[in-house]
Amino acid sequence: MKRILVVDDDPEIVSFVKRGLTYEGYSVETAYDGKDALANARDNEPDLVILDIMMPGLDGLEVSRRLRQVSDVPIILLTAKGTVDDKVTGLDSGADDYLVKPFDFDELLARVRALLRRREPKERETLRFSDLSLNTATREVKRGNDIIELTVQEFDLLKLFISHPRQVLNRDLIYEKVWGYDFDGESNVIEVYVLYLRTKLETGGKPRLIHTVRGVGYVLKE
Amino acid sequence: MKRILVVDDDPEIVSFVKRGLTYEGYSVETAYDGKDALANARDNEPDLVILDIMMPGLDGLEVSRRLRQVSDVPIILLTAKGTVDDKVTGLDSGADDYLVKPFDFDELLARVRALLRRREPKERETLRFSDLSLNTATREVKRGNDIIELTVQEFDLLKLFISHPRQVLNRDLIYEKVWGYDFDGESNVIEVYVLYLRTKLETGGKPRLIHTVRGVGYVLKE
DNA sequence: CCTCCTCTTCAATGATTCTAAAATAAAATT
DNA sequence: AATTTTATTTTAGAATCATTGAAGAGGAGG
Repeated sequence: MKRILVVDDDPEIVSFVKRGLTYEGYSVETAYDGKDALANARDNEPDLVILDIMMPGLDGLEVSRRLRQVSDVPIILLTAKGTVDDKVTGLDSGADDYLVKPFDFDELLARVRALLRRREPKERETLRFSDLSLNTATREVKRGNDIIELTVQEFDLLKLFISHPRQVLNRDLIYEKVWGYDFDGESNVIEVYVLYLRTKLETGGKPRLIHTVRGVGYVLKE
Repeated sequence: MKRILVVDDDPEIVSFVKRGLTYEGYSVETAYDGKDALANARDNEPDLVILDIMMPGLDGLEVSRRLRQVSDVPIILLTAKGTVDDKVTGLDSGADDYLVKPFDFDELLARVRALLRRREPKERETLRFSDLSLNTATREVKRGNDIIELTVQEFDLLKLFISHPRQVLNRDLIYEKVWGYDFDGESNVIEVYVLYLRTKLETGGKPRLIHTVRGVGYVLKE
């Protein structure tokens, strides 16, 4: 889970941004002035920093500059002003991006994602298990030589299995990873999608790969 | 980190080369026959391929030729024979360099570095995929022999696709790369421009190259 | 003023996702 | 061993959502 440090002297903004990012699945730390921000960044090594320019004491530009001396964590600056000058100063200070208040949360989110993606070391693209392969970039799934077309949910579910071969995955975990939330209690989506996967993966009498573990969940194994 | 694909039917050579290159900081994938090599190259898009000529099944020359059809990844051929004839055939097949076994590892390393360096700074001007070509300098786009006129947006979009062949590109990424991420909320520009591209690229009943991946985005593939 | 380009809107189509309920299988209890 | 309970599989269809394609408004630039 990616960690993001949000720094602003206005608690409302911090709270607003924190809520939104947390909801999106990021782990959010907060700080309310420059000194705190630097201390927190040193302790927690966040993956990204969102920084207000105008703060009492150390301002955002100064914090940005000092952060840059010790790490190359991506930095997004926030400011109420929006002149070109500010933008230049901001990016000169070592920041990677720049957003003018009031901003649209979705736009912030898009920039966060873009910066995190840029940093991301290219993760392994082709996952394999037995005669199954799943390429996360091309989304191509093959069993042996047969290409298998999967819908989004089916793909995500199979990716979860193939990322944890031979591990028994319980329903709560599958819900959380594939559907992103608890279907608190009653639904049989998982069962239905396991069935969909099984039918697609077992065409031509190929042996079963997704096995039921009664009372617990499912496993991918030979 | 640069990725190198090493292909030889002799596991000892593969292991020897892999160890050396890994030690030098490259990420090394391996394959033991031509079919594997092509599959792996497709999945992992290596930055360079080292290829033995003599292999059972698809030989190195054939692999080299086929690789050339879909990418211009640098290729170094290895062979036990050292006649001039072989050399010509090898380079004719589209390979970039040629090394006679038994070779000195340092020499291999030098050529690897040279080829990777050569690619490095100059961005390729003509991007190709299947019977499509796109020249970033002249902005000329062709399908087969037909010249296709594209508007700015269409061109940028196609360039994005052809720079990532066979990779499924999602909407966020396309927005970010082609339109810039400060795009307000809901829009179907992408769909519309994909449609424009499709109509222009598919005149005369040519097969579709930009495919929909429902729930995700679009891919350029055969 | 006209043309070309870009983007929006909207209806039609078609695929996917999920629910609900019946059928089956396995385990627990008698 | 028979019965009951519980868990899983399967089917079918309704609701939802994504994509296509058409048409057109607004703007930039000749």
